[in-house]
Amino acid sequence: MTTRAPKGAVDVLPPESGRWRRLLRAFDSLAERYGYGLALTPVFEATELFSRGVGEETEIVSKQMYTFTDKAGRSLTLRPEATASVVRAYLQEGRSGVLKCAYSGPMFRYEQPQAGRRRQFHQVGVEYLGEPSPDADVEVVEVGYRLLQEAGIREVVVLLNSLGDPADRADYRTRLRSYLEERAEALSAESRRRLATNPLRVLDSKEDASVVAGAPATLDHLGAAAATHFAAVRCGLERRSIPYEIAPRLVRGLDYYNRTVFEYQASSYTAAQGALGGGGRYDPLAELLGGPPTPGVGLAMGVDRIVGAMPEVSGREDRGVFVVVADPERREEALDLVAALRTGGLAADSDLGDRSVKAQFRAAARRGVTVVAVVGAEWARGLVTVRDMATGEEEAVPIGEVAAWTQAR
RNA sequence: GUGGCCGUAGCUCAGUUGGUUAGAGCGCCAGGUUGUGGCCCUGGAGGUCGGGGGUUCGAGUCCCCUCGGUCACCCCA
Repeated sequence: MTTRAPKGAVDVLPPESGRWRRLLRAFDSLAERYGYGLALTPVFEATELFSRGVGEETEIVSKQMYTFTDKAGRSLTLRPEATASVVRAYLQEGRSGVLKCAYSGPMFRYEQPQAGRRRQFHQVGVEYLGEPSPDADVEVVEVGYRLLQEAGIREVVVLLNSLGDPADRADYRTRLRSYLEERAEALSAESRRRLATNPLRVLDSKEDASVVAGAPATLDHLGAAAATHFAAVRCGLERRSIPYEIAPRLVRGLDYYNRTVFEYQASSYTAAQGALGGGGRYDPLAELLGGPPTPGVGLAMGVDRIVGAMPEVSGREDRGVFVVVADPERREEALDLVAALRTGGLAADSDLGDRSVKAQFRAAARRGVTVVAVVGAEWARGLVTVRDMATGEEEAVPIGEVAAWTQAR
């Protein structure tokens, strides 16, 4: 093997990719049921979009971006997340009012890979733009929660916090800074550096957990509007029976959030990088990007992590028919039969090599098909031998009845 | 960017104090059953022992460097 996939990028092939397919399909259907249309945005964007939108001082922008210069000298960056792109598109298209959309695709961050963390990773997410109501927050949280349920993940809990509005945050920031400055001696070098630039970031430092534990909480410094909003979100989650815990230290790594922030954790997923998804409200973002004030709330789910937490599914996924060519002279007819079955809406396949009947049966069994149809001598009489692979039951049926015979299994 | 552990067949791994043609299981292909799978038996294909350098009569094995994987820190999906 000479060339490998780049560090931090992985291949997913069958049969493992079956879980991906199930999850992506579940998300697609869920988004549609909740009224989210599809958003397609570029995988690369002007670097400026992220430095302005996500925040210059965030980990993502300060050291995790895949940035390159194109042939015309423009600075472009492989997207580290999708929210900024979706909001950019909304503004660029001159939209106003409500827009609900869903996305799915790869994101890129230059980091050391470990369990649950890749340089290229797949996110699905939704954005609810133009709606300030706390019920939008609730709906977005619900979408992520339902996705995890449909993935079969048990014991999911939503961690919930409110960062308040920008004015509350500024007030809180000064209090936090003075608290931390009094204890600067005990802080790590990195936290001391952040103290000056972005004190909120110190809150999610594991290293300084003991100092942080006694720090003032954002929840105690909410303005009236933010406090009312937060109460409404909690109320809404309770009505939807979505289990949540208040997490006062949850601040999340992107600067554009205000008010609601949340994360999903599951007991079945124990890697250090434990969040299966997260999101929040980002009312300031549109203006950061130079647009008119536009409220918004969204979430992003880590597909790689969710797939890793999904339980094994018993039984094979390949249903349908496998056509065995028992008489090489009938190969063309056999392929015609496969095509006809497929056109009729059935999953059908065959072995295009010239392997033995035994080998073809072996392959069919391994793939877990329900029925094998044998094309051989009986074709001359208009018949195909069909075999129920689960029961071993076998009979010769007219060629046109193979599909019906399979569907009856 | 920092640290721990690990690199032998497609996959999971053996490999004796350094010693001759480097092994097993699974997988793949074929045969046993001249048209029948999931079990069994037989055979076959498949290896720059991650790469480079060094020590030695001799290196998969010892030393150095390097690349990669993995887990953790940082931070996040």
